[in-house]
Amino acid sequence: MRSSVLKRRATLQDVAKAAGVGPMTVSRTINGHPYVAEETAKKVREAIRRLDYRPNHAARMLTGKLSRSIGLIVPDISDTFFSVVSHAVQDTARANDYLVWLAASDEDPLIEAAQVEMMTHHPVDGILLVPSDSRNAYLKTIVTGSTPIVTIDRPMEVATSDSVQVENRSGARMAVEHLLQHGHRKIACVAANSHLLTIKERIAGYKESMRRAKVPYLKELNLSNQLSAKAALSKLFAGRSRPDALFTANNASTIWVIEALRDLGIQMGTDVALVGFDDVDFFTLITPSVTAVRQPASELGNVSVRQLLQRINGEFKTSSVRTVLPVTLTIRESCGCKPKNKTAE
Amino acid sequence: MRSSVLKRRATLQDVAKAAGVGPMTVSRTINGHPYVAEETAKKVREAIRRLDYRPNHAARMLTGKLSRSIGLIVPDISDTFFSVVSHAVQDTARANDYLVWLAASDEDPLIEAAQVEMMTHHPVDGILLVPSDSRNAYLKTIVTGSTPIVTIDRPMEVATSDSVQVENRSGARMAVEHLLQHGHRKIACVAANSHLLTIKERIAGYKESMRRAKVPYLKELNLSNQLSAKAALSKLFAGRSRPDALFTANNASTIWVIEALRDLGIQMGTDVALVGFDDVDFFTLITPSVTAVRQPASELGNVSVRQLLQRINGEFKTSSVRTVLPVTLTIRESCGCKPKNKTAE
DNA sequence: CTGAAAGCGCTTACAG
DNA sequence: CTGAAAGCGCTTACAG
Repeated sequence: MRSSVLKRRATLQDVAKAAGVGPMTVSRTINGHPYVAEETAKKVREAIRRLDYRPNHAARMLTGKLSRSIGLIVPDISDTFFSVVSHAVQDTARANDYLVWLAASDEDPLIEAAQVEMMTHHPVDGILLVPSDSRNAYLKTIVTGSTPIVTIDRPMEVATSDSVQVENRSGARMAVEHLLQHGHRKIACVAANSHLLTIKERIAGYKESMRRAKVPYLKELNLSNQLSAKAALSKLFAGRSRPDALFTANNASTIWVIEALRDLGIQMGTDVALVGFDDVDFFTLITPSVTAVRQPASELGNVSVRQLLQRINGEFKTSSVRTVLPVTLTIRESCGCKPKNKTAE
Repeated sequence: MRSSVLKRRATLQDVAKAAGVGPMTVSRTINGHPYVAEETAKKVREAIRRLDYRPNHAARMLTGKLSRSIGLIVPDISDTFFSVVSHAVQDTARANDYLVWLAASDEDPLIEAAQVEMMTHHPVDGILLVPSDSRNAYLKTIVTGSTPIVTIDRPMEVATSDSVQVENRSGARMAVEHLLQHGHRKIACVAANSHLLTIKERIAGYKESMRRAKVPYLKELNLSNQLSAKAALSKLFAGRSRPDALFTANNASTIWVIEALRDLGIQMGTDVALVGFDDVDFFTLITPSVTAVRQPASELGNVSVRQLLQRINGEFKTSSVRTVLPVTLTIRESCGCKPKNKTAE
């Protein structure tokens, strides 16, 4: 049994003794304070190296220091969109020497509130949140707390807080207008989770475009799962107002619709055009490849971290800052456009 | 300016004073110690509620308590496979009242080592790690440290530690044998990241199956990106040993191969059969749908957390426990099997 | 430029 | 069953 394994970790006191100085000198050296004689600092650094000393984070925090950690709460880490956001968050947090606590709410406000609670009291310096229900009352209490919060993707409806989101409405309009340009007039809107403000905005964008084009819009379809998607589409296409194009308002609905169309034997791109909101990498692998509104998922993550850190460091004078990021339309084939030239060999 | 915002958080002392008892009694009540008169406990709980008291985590840890947090380090959070693992880890950690630090190494051992360092000294009670390089020397030092570590997916090669992984070799054999049963003999193996032990095992499984079937195996292809994939495949299919089937050893190679085949005008499923290792949800959306070896990604996450917590709680007497999870073959169309019946309406 | 004192909020022995 | 003392490892004033 190696005794070294059981050896107690060196403390700041140990370093002070080893270097023959007072504890404060060690503390100052570590924290890069001015007023430490270079010669003394050298001795201290040498002792730190020799003892393999690392500051105890818990002790530091007890004396009121920042934890240099932030919390991130998303509905589902394995979701394509949120996993990209999470990766970006972690990435720019690391660039700022911040660690991130990751939690999933499973779209359950109770779990979410509990996670916020755990994080708040851990404590973290700030929280990045994708609210599962932006109208839940508990949000009101957390924004008045002492932990800064910035929402990602879904701004709160019951309170005002820092937020970073995407141009949902104009993104939807880009999609619908592209379909209109193709000459389509019977454009149906299909969504999932249409209770979310984000999705409502996209639906509003759809209606806005239709209205401007002086085309009557169809009642939008809200899908709750893959099975219901098939039934709903089957009914929609059998009815008298059979659409010639579809705007799917989020990636879940896009995927469900693609599967349903395939099962129903309706050819996407020829029988019916389709443009989705939220682009996913594998859309290029589907035949025909899927045209979609691309959200800057990584940027959403990066920007929100920066905004939170600025808030933590008190760099804002304003009560709340809202950032809205632009989206772009990635044109592929499902809208009816010609396939791109394959790169020649 | 609301004064309540600035109000100092209640401490254990405040609660003691408010309840008219000593601090120890409050501490005991919180921690559920026996020997606290029910009447006293009631007073304490009431004071806690009234003052909205929450124990200070930092102070607790300073006195040697567990942090009730674990670290998770994966190469890439946005990767389909790792995002599912991460979600599962977070899920079962929460079920045990544990918080998880999430970090991405970007397959860089330097970043990874730095993250381990940060986590170790934060501290966390244990670390879940997907090593970017299972032979890196730094791994030796961390296994002898005081923080328990269990590897996920990729066991260490330079040291012995707890690990949770998947049956790579036999999984590859299932895939290749399925192809052999289809009558294919010229089966090529295509991989990415073939320096990883995990991938080597899959390649070994491929060779093993070929050897047993007394069929010569082709030299395996190692792809490093999408572009090289197309060039390599083009060459492979132009050569005299043009394969009639492909075994792709991980999801990156599967996707690159599918794109390359499409660009080269080679029909998957008819011109060449394909079975991949690592199943991804959207494989059902590709035409033809992709047959693949499915890894129990969620279970990998769940099991590894449980194993780590057991290690943290000292429930193991053994020096290291290795868990190997089985995989299954999900048969779809790219292998040459008939499409499943669409579910009738 | 440097150090001794006091305290952050809790818990572990030790006494009642 | 309950409490006063001491200490966990740091840092913030306060003195030199």
